Amino acid sequence: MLVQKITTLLNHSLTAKQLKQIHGSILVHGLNHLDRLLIHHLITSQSDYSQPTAHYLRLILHHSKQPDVDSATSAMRYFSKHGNFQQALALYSGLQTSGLSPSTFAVASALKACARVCELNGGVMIHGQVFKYGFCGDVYVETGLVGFYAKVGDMGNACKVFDEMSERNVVSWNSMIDGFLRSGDLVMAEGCFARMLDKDVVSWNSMVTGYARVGDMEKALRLFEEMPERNQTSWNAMVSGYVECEKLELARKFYDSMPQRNTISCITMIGGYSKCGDIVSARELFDEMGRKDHLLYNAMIACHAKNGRPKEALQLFDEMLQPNVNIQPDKMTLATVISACSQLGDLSFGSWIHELYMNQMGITMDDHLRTALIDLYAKCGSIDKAFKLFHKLHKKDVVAYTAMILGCAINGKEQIAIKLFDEMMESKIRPNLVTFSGLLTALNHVGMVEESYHCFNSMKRYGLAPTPDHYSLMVEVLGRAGRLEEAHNLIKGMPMQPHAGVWGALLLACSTHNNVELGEIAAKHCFELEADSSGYGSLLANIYASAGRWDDAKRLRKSIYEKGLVKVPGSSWMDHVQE
DNA sequence: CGCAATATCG
Repeated sequence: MLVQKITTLLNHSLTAKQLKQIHGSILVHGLNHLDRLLIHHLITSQSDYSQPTAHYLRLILHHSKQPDVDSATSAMRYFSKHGNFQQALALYSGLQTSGLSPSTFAVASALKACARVCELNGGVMIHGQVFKYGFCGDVYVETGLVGFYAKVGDMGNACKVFDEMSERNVVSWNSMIDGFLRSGDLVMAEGCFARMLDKDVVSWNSMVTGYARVGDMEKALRLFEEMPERNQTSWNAMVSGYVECEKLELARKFYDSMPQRNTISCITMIGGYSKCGDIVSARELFDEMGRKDHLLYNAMIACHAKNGRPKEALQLFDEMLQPNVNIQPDKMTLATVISACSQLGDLSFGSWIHELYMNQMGITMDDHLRTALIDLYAKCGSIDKAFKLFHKLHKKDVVAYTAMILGCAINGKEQIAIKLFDEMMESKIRPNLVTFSGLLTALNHVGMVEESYHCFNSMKRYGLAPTPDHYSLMVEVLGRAGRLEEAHNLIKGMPMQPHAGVWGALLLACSTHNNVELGEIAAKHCFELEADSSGYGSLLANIYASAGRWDDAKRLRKSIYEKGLVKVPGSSWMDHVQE
């Protein structure tokens, strides 16, 4: 009776609440065989992927003892389709542990998942199982293996499997081409392409992308024009290629002349505009798009966040959550939003996401999100929380270390910052420009001049050229130590145009050490570079005043007032939040 | 079922 009722219900579309009730009944009455129907319902009825669905699905799979092969396989494909490869793999190993034989479908899906999450051992293990289950002659399974080895860059094994295949199809060949292109072997890819009898769009597109990736847009274009058939991906590959080599006008030309654009085309263009700071053009394209998905929102939010517009980023996040828009955010959205919070110093919103929202949406933590949170907590002074997350990272990369180093540097834990840097070096992780900013900040705060020099000079050993920001930090530490002439000489020796911050650092140092002569020089440069800021004038006025030159000080203050520049010096980003 | 174009953290 109950079984009948549930079976009927599951044939209709149901609300989340109804599903929960049904699941409850199944649990209470021990109707485990109905889980299969429930899983099937969840996977098929919901055309759009949503975090709650995935979460719920996980829950059911967890409660049911072990789903049958078909249920597990369809759930695997569901998760895989939506990028949740870990979950798909968990299901596959679930099959293993309960002694069930996977289907060829499950194997193909698992191989894909292994490739995507770079699960090298997993793929090799599955390769072994292929023999055990006698799937050797299956084109799909074997192509899956080729695809796996190609994706993880093991072209030796990819070739081995490929050569021994009794039957090959387009996908097998395309996987090989893709693998060669990924490992940078254009010649071998060209060889495959030439030997292929029946090429399809994917083959052509792969080659176009391959040329675009190495910056050879002439060849990419030639191939693009030769193509017997083009689809959106072909056009997108061209747009992406031009964006990559920063030829935005050409990218836009292709974008505009596409017969039909999709979300990816738009995301690619937005990414291009974002990289060169053209938020306005990016936003225009975004607004033009009729139907927007979460990926498009992610791209636009990231564009704002990356270009110093965290407020707009949060506004857009808010917009996507509005009932009339109602787009589910994903991990990437949250990582970007948290970074915006961190720029704003908005600890409360950021930690709300961490402590409540993620859980509510069924979004699981990953290292990207952790790193974003580390930065947030560190920037907002909760260094202990940052450390806790830092220790939970599965893999500590440059970004994570840098966030932590910078966080310690600005929270009075300079020695720990230095220790973290050493630890990072021992782990053979290459520091980058931002890492050095963090280290220099720490050294700066404790006034370690010689160590700063050492750090600054060691940058070129990593192929890094100091940016004006690094010069600023050097000027600051020298200035603090009263070595003003030396700081001035360092600026004069800069290979690039110093920005206002560099001269500002010198000016500040002159003000603490009451050096009128250098202070005037520094202030002059600051005025030239940033005429609309009053902070510099006030600093110089202070220097005059402390040197007893009251008239000069008065004259300067008067002119600042007349220009209407009455902002208080030292006004920070917090003011921009309010505006 | 499997291959091509996009996007997250300092």
